[in-house]
Amino acid sequence: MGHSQADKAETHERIVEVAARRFREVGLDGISVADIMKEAGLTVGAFYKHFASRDDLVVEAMAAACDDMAHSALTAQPNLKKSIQTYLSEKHRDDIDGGCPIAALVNDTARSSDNTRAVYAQRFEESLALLEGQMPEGTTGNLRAKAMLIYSAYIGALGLSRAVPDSKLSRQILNNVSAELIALFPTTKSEKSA
Amino acid sequence: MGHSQADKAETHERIVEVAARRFREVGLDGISVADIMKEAGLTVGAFYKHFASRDDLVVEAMAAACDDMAHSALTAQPNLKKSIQTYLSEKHRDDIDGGCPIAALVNDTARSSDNTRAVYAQRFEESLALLEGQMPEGTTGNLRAKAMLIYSAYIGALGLSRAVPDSKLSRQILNNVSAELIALFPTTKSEKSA
DNA sequence: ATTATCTATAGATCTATAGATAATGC
DNA sequence: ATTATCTATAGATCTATAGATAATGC
Repeated sequence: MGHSQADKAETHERIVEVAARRFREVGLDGISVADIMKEAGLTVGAFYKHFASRDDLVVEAMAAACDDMAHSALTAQPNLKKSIQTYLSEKHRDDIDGGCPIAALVNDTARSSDNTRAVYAQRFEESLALLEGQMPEGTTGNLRAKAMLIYSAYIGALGLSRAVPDSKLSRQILNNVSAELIALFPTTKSEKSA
Repeated sequence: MGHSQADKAETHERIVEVAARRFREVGLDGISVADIMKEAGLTVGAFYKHFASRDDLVVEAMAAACDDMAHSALTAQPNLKKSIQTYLSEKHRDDIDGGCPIAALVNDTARSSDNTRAVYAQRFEESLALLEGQMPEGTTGNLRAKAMLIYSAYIGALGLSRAVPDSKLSRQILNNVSAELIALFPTTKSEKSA
Protein backbone atom coordinates (compact mmCIF):
# COMPACT_ATOMS: atom_id res chain seq x y z
CA MET A 1 0.00 0.00 0.00
CA GLY A 2 2.01 2.99 -1.21
CA HIS A 3 0.29 6.32 -0.66
CA SER A 4 2.59 9.27 -0.91
CA GLN A 5 1.32 12.41 -2.61
CA ALA A 6 3.44 11.59 -5.67
CA ASP A 7 1.78 8.17 -5.80
CA LYS A 8 -1.60 9.80 -5.58
CA ALA A 9 -0.99 11.99 -8.63
CA GLU A 10 0.20 8.95 -10.59
CA THR A 11 -2.77 6.93 -9.42
CA HIS A 12 -5.18 9.70 -10.38
CA GLU A 13 -3.69 9.85 -13.86
CA ARG A 14 -3.85 6.06 -14.21
CA ILE A 15 -7.55 6.02 -13.35
CA VAL A 16 -8.24 8.76 -15.90
CA GLU A 17 -6.25 6.95 -18.60
CA VAL A 18 -8.14 3.70 -18.05
CA ALA A 19 -11.45 5.57 -18.16
CA ALA A 20 -10.46 7.51 -21.28
CA ARG A 21 -9.95 4.21 -23.10
CA ARG A 22 -12.88 2.24 -21.74
CA PHE A 23 -15.41 5.05 -22.19
CA ARG A 24 -14.56 5.27 -25.89
CA GLU A 25 -15.02 1.54 -26.20
CA VAL A 26 -18.18 0.94 -24.18
CA GLY A 27 -19.70 4.41 -23.84
CA LEU A 28 -19.77 6.89 -20.98
CA ASP A 29 -22.26 4.69 -19.07
CA GLY A 30 -20.89 1.33 -20.17
CA ILE A 31 -18.52 0.55 -17.31
CA SER A 32 -18.77 0.84 -13.54
CA VAL A 33 -16.49 2.79 -11.24
CA ALA A 34 -15.51 -0.50 -9.59
CA ASP A 35 -14.41 -2.05 -12.89
CA ILE A 36 -12.42 1.03 -13.86
CA MET A 37 -10.66 0.98 -10.49
CA LYS A 38 -9.96 -2.73 -10.82
CA GLU A 39 -8.38 -2.17 -14.23
CA ALA A 40 -6.26 0.57 -12.69
CA GLY A 41 -5.11 -1.94 -10.05
CA LEU A 42 -7.20 -0.47 -7.22
CA THR A 43 -10.48 -1.07 -5.42
CA VAL A 44 -13.63 1.00 -5.47
CA GLY A 45 -13.20 2.54 -2.02
CA ALA A 46 -10.30 4.74 -3.10
CA PHE A 47 -12.24 6.32 -5.95
CA TYR A 48 -13.92 9.14 -4.05
CA LYS A 49 -10.63 10.46 -2.66
CA HIS A 50 -9.81 11.26 -6.31
CA PHE A 51 -13.16 12.38 -7.71
CA ALA A 52 -16.21 13.98 -6.13
CA SER A 53 -18.51 11.92 -8.35
CA ARG A 54 -18.48 9.52 -11.27
CA ASP A 55 -19.35 12.41 -13.55
CA ASP A 56 -16.17 14.24 -12.56
CA LEU A 57 -14.22 11.29 -13.90
CA VAL A 58 -16.23 11.39 -17.11
CA VAL A 59 -15.27 15.03 -17.59
CA GLU A 60 -11.58 14.41 -16.94
CA ALA A 61 -11.53 11.28 -19.08
CA MET A 62 -13.17 13.13 -21.96
CA ALA A 63 -10.47 15.78 -21.82
CA ALA A 64 -7.72 13.14 -21.60
CA ALA A 65 -9.15 11.19 -24.54
CA CYS A 66 -9.26 14.33 -26.66
CA ASP A 67 -5.69 15.21 -25.73
CA ASP A 68 -4.56 11.69 -26.70
CA MET A 69 -6.14 12.06 -30.06
CA ALA A 70 -4.97 15.58 -30.75
CA HIS A 71 -1.46 14.35 -31.44
CA SER A 72 -2.26 11.68 -33.99
CA ALA A 73 -4.84 11.59 -36.77
CA LEU A 74 -5.54 15.28 -37.08
CA THR A 75 -2.41 17.00 -35.88
CA ALA A 76 0.49 14.89 -36.91
CA GLN A 77 -0.35 14.65 -40.63
CA PRO A 78 1.58 16.78 -43.14
CA ASN A 79 -1.43 17.51 -45.37
CA LEU A 80 -5.16 17.01 -45.75
CA LYS A 81 -4.89 13.91 -47.93
CA LYS A 82 -2.84 12.12 -45.28
CA SER A 83 -5.26 13.27 -42.60
CA ILE A 84 -8.21 11.84 -44.53
CA GLN A 85 -6.46 8.55 -45.21
CA THR A 86 -5.37 8.18 -41.61
CA TYR A 87 -8.70 9.14 -40.05
CA LEU A 88 -10.77 6.95 -42.37
CA SER A 89 -8.53 3.89 -42.12
CA GLU A 90 -9.35 0.37 -40.94
CA LYS A 91 -6.66 0.83 -38.33
CA HIS A 92 -8.48 3.81 -36.82
CA ARG A 93 -11.82 1.98 -37.09
CA ASP A 94 -10.44 -0.98 -35.14
CA ASP A 95 -8.76 1.20 -32.51
CA ILE A 96 -11.89 2.51 -30.82
CA ASP A 97 -10.40 2.86 -27.36
CA GLY A 98 -7.37 4.71 -28.68
CA GLY A 99 -9.12 6.54 -31.50
CA CYS A 100 -10.95 9.82 -31.86
CA PRO A 101 -13.39 10.39 -28.96
CA ILE A 102 -15.18 13.11 -30.89
CA ALA A 103 -16.41 10.32 -33.18
CA ALA A 104 -16.66 7.47 -30.68
CA LEU A 105 -18.67 9.47 -28.14
CA VAL A 106 -20.75 11.92 -30.17
CA ASN A 107 -24.07 10.26 -29.24
CA ASP A 108 -23.03 9.72 -25.62
CA THR A 109 -21.97 13.35 -25.26
CA ALA A 110 -25.35 14.62 -26.42
CA ARG A 111 -26.87 12.75 -23.43
CA SER A 112 -24.22 13.74 -20.89
CA SER A 113 -23.70 16.50 -18.34
CA ASP A 114 -23.11 20.14 -19.27
CA ASN A 115 -19.54 19.86 -18.01
CA THR A 116 -18.80 16.92 -20.28
CA ARG A 117 -20.43 18.60 -23.26
CA ALA A 118 -18.44 21.79 -22.65
CA VAL A 119 -15.13 19.89 -22.70
CA TYR A 120 -16.20 18.01 -25.81
CA ALA A 121 -17.15 21.20 -27.64
CA GLN A 122 -13.94 22.96 -26.71
CA ARG A 123 -11.77 20.11 -27.96
CA PHE A 124 -13.91 19.76 -31.07
CA GLU A 125 -13.29 23.40 -31.97
CA GLU A 126 -9.56 22.96 -31.40
CA SER A 127 -9.46 19.94 -33.71
CA LEU A 128 -11.58 21.79 -36.22
CA ALA A 129 -9.04 24.63 -36.27
CA LEU A 130 -6.26 22.11 -36.94
CA LEU A 131 -8.25 20.66 -39.82
CA GLU A 132 -8.94 24.13 -41.16
CA GLY A 133 -5.21 24.75 -41.12
CA GLN A 134 -4.69 21.68 -43.29
CA MET A 135 -6.96 22.86 -46.10
CA PRO A 136 -5.00 22.93 -49.38
CA GLU A 137 -3.54 26.25 -50.54
CA GLY A 138 -5.84 28.14 -52.82
CA THR A 139 -9.02 26.62 -51.37
CA THR A 140 -11.68 29.29 -51.75
CA GLY A 141 -14.82 30.04 -49.76
CA ASN A 142 -15.52 29.47 -46.07
CA LEU A 143 -12.61 27.35 -44.83
CA ARG A 144 -14.15 26.77 -41.42
CA ALA A 145 -17.37 25.58 -43.07
CA LYS A 146 -15.41 23.20 -45.29
CA ALA A 147 -13.51 21.87 -42.27
CA MET A 148 -16.88 21.27 -40.57
CA LEU A 149 -18.05 19.29 -43.59
CA ILE A 150 -14.91 17.15 -43.55
CA TYR A 151 -15.06 16.57 -39.80
CA SER A 152 -18.75 15.67 -40.00
CA ALA A 153 -18.01 13.18 -42.76
CA TYR A 154 -15.18 11.77 -40.62
CA ILE A 155 -17.45 11.23 -37.63
CA GLY A 156 -20.32 9.78 -39.65
CA ALA A 157 -18.20 7.46 -41.78
CA LEU A 158 -16.10 6.17 -38.88
CA GLY A 159 -19.25 5.62 -36.82
CA LEU A 160 -21.01 3.78 -39.63
CA SER A 161 -17.96 1.64 -40.35
CA ARG A 162 -18.04 0.50 -36.71
CA ALA A 163 -21.80 -0.01 -36.55
CA VAL A 164 -22.35 -2.23 -39.59
CA PRO A 165 -21.50 -5.89 -39.05
CA ASP A 166 -20.53 -6.63 -42.65
CA SER A 167 -16.79 -6.06 -43.02
CA LYS A 168 -17.07 -5.53 -46.75
CA LEU A 169 -19.63 -2.75 -46.34
CA SER A 170 -17.59 -1.31 -43.51
CA ARG A 171 -14.51 -1.08 -45.72
CA GLN A 172 -16.57 0.34 -48.56
CA ILE A 173 -17.81 3.19 -46.38
CA LEU A 174 -14.29 4.12 -45.30
CA ASN A 175 -12.81 3.87 -48.80
CA ASN A 176 -15.65 5.61 -50.62
CA VAL A 177 -15.92 8.54 -48.24
CA SER A 178 -12.15 8.85 -48.17
CA ALA A 179 -11.93 8.89 -51.97
CA GLU A 180 -14.74 11.42 -52.34
CA LEU A 181 -13.19 13.78 -49.80
CA ILE A 182 -9.76 13.54 -51.41
CA ALA A 183 -11.32 14.29 -54.81
CA LEU A 184 -13.16 17.30 -53.40
CA PHE A 185 -10.12 18.80 -51.69
CA PRO A 186 -7.10 17.91 -53.81
CA THR A 187 -3.77 18.55 -52.13
CA THR A 188 -1.39 20.74 -54.16
CA LYS A 189 2.03 19.53 -55.24
CA SER A 190 3.96 21.80 -52.90
CA GLU A 191 1.96 20.49 -49.94
CA LYS A 192 2.58 16.87 -50.84
CA SER A 193 6.24 17.20 -50.01
CA ALA A 194 5.62 19.48 -47.03
CA MET B 1 -57.54 -5.79 -17.82
CA GLY B 2 -58.26 -6.42 -21.49
CA HIS B 3 -56.29 -9.26 -22.98
CA SER B 4 -57.67 -10.54 -26.23
CA GLN B 5 -55.25 -11.51 -28.96
CA ALA B 6 -56.08 -8.27 -30.82
CA ASP B 7 -55.23 -6.34 -27.67
CA LYS B 8 -51.97 -8.21 -27.42
CA ALA B 9 -50.89 -7.20 -30.92
CA GLU B 10 -51.75 -3.58 -30.17
CA THR B 11 -49.93 -3.74 -26.84
CA HIS B 12 -46.87 -5.26 -28.47
CA GLU B 13 -46.78 -2.48 -31.01
CA ARG B 14 -47.24 0.16 -28.32
CA ILE B 15 -44.26 -1.17 -26.35
CA VAL B 16 -42.11 -1.14 -29.49
CA GLU B 17 -43.17 2.41 -30.36
CA VAL B 18 -42.33 3.70 -26.89
CA ALA B 19 -38.96 1.95 -27.03
CA ALA B 20 -38.23 3.25 -30.54
CA ARG B 21 -38.63 6.81 -29.25
CA ARG B 22 -36.90 6.47 -25.89
CA PHE B 23 -33.91 4.53 -27.22
CA ARG B 24 -33.17 7.31 -29.70
CA GLU B 25 -33.35 9.84 -26.89
CA VAL B 26 -31.42 8.09 -24.10
CA GLY B 27 -29.54 5.34 -25.93
CA LEU B 28 -30.11 1.60 -26.23
CA ASP B 29 -29.07 1.10 -22.58
CA GLY B 30 -30.51 4.32 -21.20
CA ILE B 31 -33.93 3.13 -20.03
CA SER B 32 -35.14 0.09 -18.12
CA VAL B 33 -37.72 -2.44 -19.26
CA ALA B 34 -39.89 -1.39 -16.32
CA ASP B 35 -39.87 2.28 -17.36
CA ILE B 36 -40.67 1.43 -20.98
CA MET B 37 -43.60 -0.71 -19.83
CA LYS B 38 -44.82 2.03 -17.52
CA GLU B 39 -44.78 4.53 -20.37
CA ALA B 40 -46.76 2.04 -22.45
CA GLY B 41 -49.31 1.89 -19.61
CA LEU B 42 -48.27 -1.57 -18.38
CA THR B 43 -46.17 -3.17 -15.66
CA VAL B 44 -42.93 -5.05 -16.00
CA GLY B 45 -44.40 -8.53 -15.48
CA ALA B 46 -46.12 -8.54 -18.86
CA PHE B 47 -42.96 -7.81 -20.78
CA TYR B 48 -41.66 -11.34 -21.20
CA LYS B 49 -44.90 -12.57 -22.77
CA HIS B 50 -44.04 -10.20 -25.64
CA PHE B 51 -40.26 -10.53 -25.89
CA ALA B 52 -37.84 -13.31 -25.03
CA SER B 53 -35.30 -10.78 -23.77
CA ARG B 54 -34.62 -7.07 -23.54
CA ASP B 55 -32.37 -7.38 -26.56
CA ASP B 56 -35.26 -8.67 -28.67
CA LEU B 57 -37.06 -5.41 -27.94
CA VAL B 58 -33.96 -3.45 -28.93
CA VAL B 59 -33.92 -5.23 -32.30
CA GLU B 60 -37.62 -4.61 -32.94
CA ALA B 61 -37.41 -1.01 -31.77
CA MET B 62 -34.43 -0.35 -34.03
CA ALA B 63 -36.42 -1.62 -37.01
CA ALA B 64 -39.47 0.43 -36.02
CA ALA B 65 -37.41 3.58 -35.55
CA CYS B 66 -35.86 3.16 -38.99
CA ASP B 67 -39.27 2.61 -40.57
CA ASP B 68 -40.57 5.77 -38.90
CA MET B 69 -37.73 7.75 -40.36
CA ALA B 70 -37.83 6.23 -43.83
CA HIS B 71 -40.94 8.21 -44.69
CA SER B 72 -39.74 11.66 -43.72
CA ALA B 73 -36.36 13.31 -44.09
CA LEU B 74 -34.87 11.07 -46.73
CA THR B 75 -37.84 9.67 -48.64
CA ALA B 76 -40.46 12.35 -48.76
CA GLN B 77 -38.28 15.11 -50.21
CA PRO B 78 -38.58 16.03 -53.91
CA ASN B 79 -34.87 16.64 -54.46
CA LEU B 80 -31.46 16.51 -52.79
CA LYS B 81 -31.43 20.16 -51.75
CA LYS B 82 -34.69 19.72 -49.83
CA SER B 83 -33.35 16.52 -48.29
CA ILE B 84 -30.21 18.29 -47.07
CA GLN B 85 -32.16 21.23 -45.67
CA THR B 86 -34.62 18.99 -43.88
CA TYR B 87 -32.07 16.58 -42.47
CA LEU B 88 -29.70 19.29 -41.25
CA SER B 89 -32.41 21.49 -39.71
CA GLU B 90 -32.82 22.69 -36.13
CA LYS B 91 -36.19 20.95 -36.15
CA HIS B 92 -34.56 17.59 -36.84
CA ARG B 93 -31.81 18.31 -34.29
CA ASP B 94 -34.41 19.00 -31.60
CA ASP B 95 -36.54 15.98 -32.48
CA ILE B 96 -34.13 13.28 -31.33
CA ASP B 97 -36.79 10.76 -30.32
CA GLY B 98 -38.63 11.14 -33.62
CA GLY B 99 -35.59 11.75 -35.80
CA CYS B 100 -33.17 9.57 -37.72
CA PRO B 101 -32.01 6.58 -35.63
CA ILE B 102 -29.10 5.94 -37.98
CA ALA B 103 -27.64 9.20 -36.64
CA ALA B 104 -28.96 9.09 -33.05
CA LEU B 105 -27.77 5.53 -32.41
CA VAL B 106 -24.63 5.10 -34.49
CA ASN B 107 -22.34 4.82 -31.44
CA ASP B 108 -24.81 2.65 -29.53
CA THR B 109 -25.19 0.29 -32.47
CA ALA B 110 -21.45 -0.32 -32.70
CA ARG B 111 -21.65 -1.64 -29.11
CA SER B 112 -24.85 -3.66 -29.53
CA SER B 113 -25.77 -7.23 -30.44
CA ASP B 114 -25.23 -8.73 -33.88
CA ASN B 115 -29.01 -8.82 -34.43
CA THR B 116 -29.33 -5.10 -33.74
CA ARG B 117 -26.36 -4.26 -35.93
CA ALA B 118 -27.77 -6.36 -38.78
CA VAL B 119 -31.09 -4.48 -38.70
CA TYR B 120 -29.25 -1.17 -38.52
CA ALA B 121 -27.07 -2.01 -41.51
CA GLN B 122 -29.99 -3.20 -43.61
CA ARG B 123 -31.97 -0.03 -42.99
CA PHE B 124 -28.89 2.10 -43.54
CA GLU B 125 -28.40 0.57 -46.98
CA GLU B 126 -32.06 1.15 -47.84
CA SER B 127 -31.81 4.82 -46.86
CA LEU B 128 -28.55 5.10 -48.74
CA ALA B 129 -30.26 3.84 -51.90
CA LEU B 130 -32.99 6.47 -51.48
CA LEU B 131 -30.35 9.15 -51.13
CA GLU B 132 -28.51 7.82 -54.16
CA GLY B 133 -31.78 8.12 -56.11
CA GLN B 134 -31.96 11.80 -55.17
CA MET B 135 -28.58 12.70 -56.63
CA PRO B 136 -29.03 15.49 -59.21
CA GLU B 137 -29.24 14.52 -62.89
CA GLY B 138 -25.88 14.59 -64.61
CA THR B 139 -23.91 13.86 -61.45
CA THR B 140 -20.87 11.92 -62.58
CA GLY B 141 -18.71 9.35 -60.86
CA ASN B 142 -19.64 6.82 -58.17
CA LEU B 143 -23.15 7.81 -57.08
CA ARG B 144 -23.22 5.33 -54.21
CA ALA B 145 -19.92 6.69 -52.94
CA LYS B 146 -21.25 10.24 -53.12
CA ALA B 147 -24.41 9.19 -51.25
CA MET B 148 -22.18 7.66 -48.56
CA LEU B 149 -20.32 10.94 -48.23
CA ILE B 150 -23.57 12.88 -47.86
CA TYR B 151 -25.03 10.42 -45.36
CA SER B 152 -21.80 10.43 -43.34
CA ALA B 153 -21.86 14.23 -43.25
CA TYR B 154 -25.53 14.07 -42.17
CA ILE B 155 -24.77 11.74 -39.26
CA GLY B 156 -21.68 13.63 -38.13
CA ALA B 157 -23.18 17.10 -38.38
CA LEU B 158 -26.46 16.15 -36.69
CA GLY B 159 -24.57 14.35 -33.94
CA LEU B 160 -22.22 17.27 -33.38
CA SER B 161 -25.09 19.77 -33.36
CA ARG B 162 -26.67 17.77 -30.53
CA ALA B 163 -23.46 17.24 -28.58
CA VAL B 164 -22.19 20.82 -28.34
CA PRO B 165 -23.87 22.91 -25.63
CA ASP B 166 -23.46 26.25 -27.39
CA SER B 167 -26.55 26.89 -29.49
CA LYS B 168 -24.73 29.29 -31.76
CA LEU B 169 -22.05 26.73 -32.61
CA SER B 170 -24.73 24.07 -32.98
CA ARG B 171 -26.59 26.18 -35.56
CA GLN B 172 -23.33 27.00 -37.30
CA ILE B 173 -22.52 23.32 -37.77
CA LEU B 174 -25.93 22.61 -39.31
CA ASN B 175 -25.93 25.66 -41.56
CA ASN B 176 -22.33 25.36 -42.72
CA VAL B 177 -22.45 21.67 -43.54
CA SER B 178 -25.81 22.15 -45.22
CA ALA B 179 -24.50 25.01 -47.36
CA GLU B 180 -21.34 23.14 -48.33
CA LEU B 181 -23.28 20.03 -49.36
CA ILE B 182 -25.76 22.05 -51.42
CA ALA B 183 -22.89 23.81 -53.16
CA LEU B 184 -21.20 20.49 -53.91
CA PHE B 185 -24.32 18.86 -55.34
CA PRO B 186 -26.37 21.58 -57.01
CA THR B 187 -29.90 20.57 -57.92
CA THR B 188 -30.79 21.14 -61.59
CA LYS B 189 -33.67 23.36 -62.64
CA SER B 190 -35.90 20.55 -63.85
CA GLU B 191 -35.54 18.80 -60.49
CA LYS B 192 -36.43 21.88 -58.51
CA SER B 193 -39.97 21.76 -59.80
CA ALA B 194 -40.17 17.97 -59.67
C1' DA C 1 -1.98 13.74 12.61
C1' DT C 2 -3.20 13.01 8.16
C1' DT C 3 -4.66 10.37 4.36
C1' DA C 4 -4.60 6.85 0.43
C1' DT C 5 -6.02 2.68 0.33
C1' DC C 6 -8.71 -1.39 1.69
C1' DT C 7 -13.08 -4.30 2.92
C1' DA C 8 -17.82 -4.14 3.63
C1' DT C 9 -22.25 -2.48 2.93
C1' DA C 10 -26.47 0.65 2.47
C1' DG C 11 -29.74 1.85 -0.74
C1' DA C 12 -31.10 2.18 -5.39
C1' DT C 13 -31.37 0.18 -9.44
C1' DC C 14 -31.87 -3.62 -13.32
C1' DT C 15 -33.31 -8.15 -15.89
C1' DA C 16 -35.87 -11.95 -15.48
C1' DT C 17 -39.05 -15.17 -13.15
C1' DA C 18 -42.84 -17.03 -10.01
C1' DG C 19 -47.35 -17.19 -8.81
C1' DA C 20 -52.02 -14.94 -8.50
C1' DT C 21 -55.88 -12.88 -11.02
C1' DA C 22 -59.18 -12.06 -14.45
C1' DA C 23 -60.33 -12.03 -18.98
C1' DT C 24 -60.68 -14.66 -23.63
C1' DG C 25 -61.98 -18.42 -26.49
C1' DC C 26 -62.86 -23.30 -27.37
C1' DA D 1 -58.17 -24.34 -20.54
C1' DT D 2 -55.43 -20.77 -21.87
C1' DT D 3 -53.11 -16.55 -21.33
C1' DA D 4 -52.26 -11.38 -20.82
C1' DT D 5 -51.74 -8.96 -17.19
C1' DC D 6 -50.63 -7.90 -12.35
C1' DT D 7 -47.77 -7.84 -7.82
C1' DA D 8 -43.76 -9.42 -5.66
C1' DT D 9 -39.19 -10.83 -5.51
C1' DA D 10 -34.60 -13.27 -6.44
C1' DG D 11 -30.15 -12.28 -7.76
C1' DA D 12 -27.05 -9.26 -9.94
C1' DT D 13 -25.62 -5.02 -10.51
C1' DC D 14 -24.29 0.23 -9.51
C1' DT D 15 -22.92 4.73 -6.90
C1' DA D 16 -21.51 6.35 -2.82
C1' DT D 17 -20.19 6.05 2.08
C1' DA D 18 -18.43 4.12 6.64
C1' DG D 19 -14.86 2.46 9.21
C1' DA D 20 -10.37 -0.09 9.53
C1' DT D 21 -5.50 -0.23 8.18
C1' DA D 22 -1.01 1.21 7.08
C1' DA D 23 1.80 4.39 5.11
C1' DT D 24 3.42 9.49 4.75
C1' DG D 25 4.97 13.75 6.58
C1' DC D 26 5.08 17.31 10.10
